Parts: sequence; C-alpha cells; structure tokens
Amino acid sequence: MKSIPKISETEWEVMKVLWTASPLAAGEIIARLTAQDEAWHPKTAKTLLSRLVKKKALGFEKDGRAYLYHPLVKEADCVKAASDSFLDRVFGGSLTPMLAHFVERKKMSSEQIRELKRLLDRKE
Amino acid sequence: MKSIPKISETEWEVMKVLWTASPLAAGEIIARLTAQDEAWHPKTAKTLLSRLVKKKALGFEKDGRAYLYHPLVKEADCVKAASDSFLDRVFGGSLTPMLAHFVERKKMSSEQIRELKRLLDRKE
DNA sequence: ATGAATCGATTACGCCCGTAATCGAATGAG
DNA sequence: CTCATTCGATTACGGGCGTAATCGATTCAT
Repeated sequence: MKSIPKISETEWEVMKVLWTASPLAAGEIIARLTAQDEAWHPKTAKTLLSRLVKKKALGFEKDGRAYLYHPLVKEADCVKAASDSFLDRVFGGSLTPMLAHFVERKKMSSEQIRELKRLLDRKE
Repeated sequence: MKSIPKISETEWEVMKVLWTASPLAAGEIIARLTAQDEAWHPKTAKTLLSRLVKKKALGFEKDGRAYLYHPLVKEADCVKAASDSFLDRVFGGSLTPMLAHFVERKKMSSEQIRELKRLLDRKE
C-alpha cells in the first residue's frame, strides 16, 4: 500500500510539468512553469522542488552540478487520491450526486455527452 | 460576486452540521459531530466555530449566554467553489476526463447508471 | 585567474490548520 | 451564598504552505 505524499496546490503545478516530461533540470522546469504562468518566481520553484524531494514525491540524479528531477509518484495515483478525497469531503462519498452536480451545471458539447454515455453503456 | 471564505477540511464537517439544521447551539453541534465520529473533542469544535465566525462563514445570535450559530454561506455555493477548484487543480479544468475518471473506476449500480444517462439525455 | 552568474541548501516569515488548554464571566446546584 | 460547571474568548504550539532571500560552492566568461 503505497502512501501518496500530500501534494499542495502549487506543488501540484510542478508535478504536472514532470509528469508531462522527465527527467528535467530545474531550469527547464522553471521555464515551463513561467511559460504557462508569468508569475512564477524561480526561487519559489526551487523551494517547491526541494520540498517535493523531501516528501519523496520527486527524486533526482546529479548531472554535474545540476539535478535532473523525476517523479517518484505516479500521476494516476495522485489523481485517484485527490479525487477520492474530494468525493468524500464535499459529497460525503456519494458518487451519483457528485456526477450530477457537474453534469447539471457545466456546459457539455453533444460530443462530450455522447462520449460519456458510451462509457456508461460499457459499464452495464 | 460573493467571495466564499476558504473552509478547511475539519471546518467543513462543522458547516455540514449547520447546513443540515440551523440555528444550533454549540453543545448541540458538538453532540451531532461526536455522534458521527467519536473522536471530536469539544474544545476543538469550539475553536472551529470561532474561526468560522471570524472568517464569516458562520453568524450567530445570542440566546442568553450561549450562541446559536447559523451559516452565512450557502452549501451550494461552497460545493460549487470546491468542485470548480478540484476540477481545475486535478484535471486542468477539463470536465469530460474528470467524469470519465470516476465513471471508469467507481462501482455504479444500474440504477445509478440509468439516472445519470437520464440527466445526460435531458441536456441534449 | 578573478569576478559574475548559477546551483542546490539553508533560513526566513507570516498565515493557516489541527489540536487543545487556559481564562474570566456567568449560571446552576445545593 | 458559594462552589463547580459551562460559555465564549484568548492563547498555545508544532507543522504545512506560499513566497522568497541568503549562503557557500562551483563554473563560466573574459
């Protein structure tokens, strides 16, 4: 039973970069973060990298003086953990009301609707 | 545009009690919390009530020496805020992959499946 | 080779959170 | 009346988080 370390809001942004491509050096990670959101300060990103290493969400190998970081936890596992936690917390663990919440108030293209129905059909 | 105060994990439990029934005195709130989960310490619950008042998630009226607490934010608004935040954070705001995630890996009764399909039909 | 730039490590700091204990006022029991 | 109980308010405290600056070591440019 692997226990997923708790990954905070901003840390999650960093993880997403490394789930998309890894291993990467800090500089490259920061480049990709600022590409999406101007407001990223390099020092802040470095701090988050250190914290993620400390909590064993990231590992690294040395490449000369620099580090190449890579995920130690799988995105799918983190998504599952976050999803289950959300479902419990906000909807008391009840799946259908949660799904209904989104279906009822989010716009969906008919394409998306068909897609989802197909998934439901396959479940029965 | 009402800005929903940020409600933490344990604070959410307290809010749920008051969304279910209000106004309630602290003692009654604590009784309902411990009814669901033995581990609630009264002092802790009091602290949370104070914090929720301070952040304007709860209001109260005095009933003699005691307070009767009631929500100042609607459950629906908090659920919406938490849901949107979850969707953005974990699924980058993409609805269908999020719905697919749950539909694909949670058990659903055929009743639940039909229910959800019905909602989808009504959307088209 | 010497100063500037860069790297990760360490330190900083204020706020939130979970978890309570303490305090002063008021009330209830006897 | 007086003491114990109970109320909300205040204080506590260690850890996480967002945000970053500083430090010591190394490397790069000139």
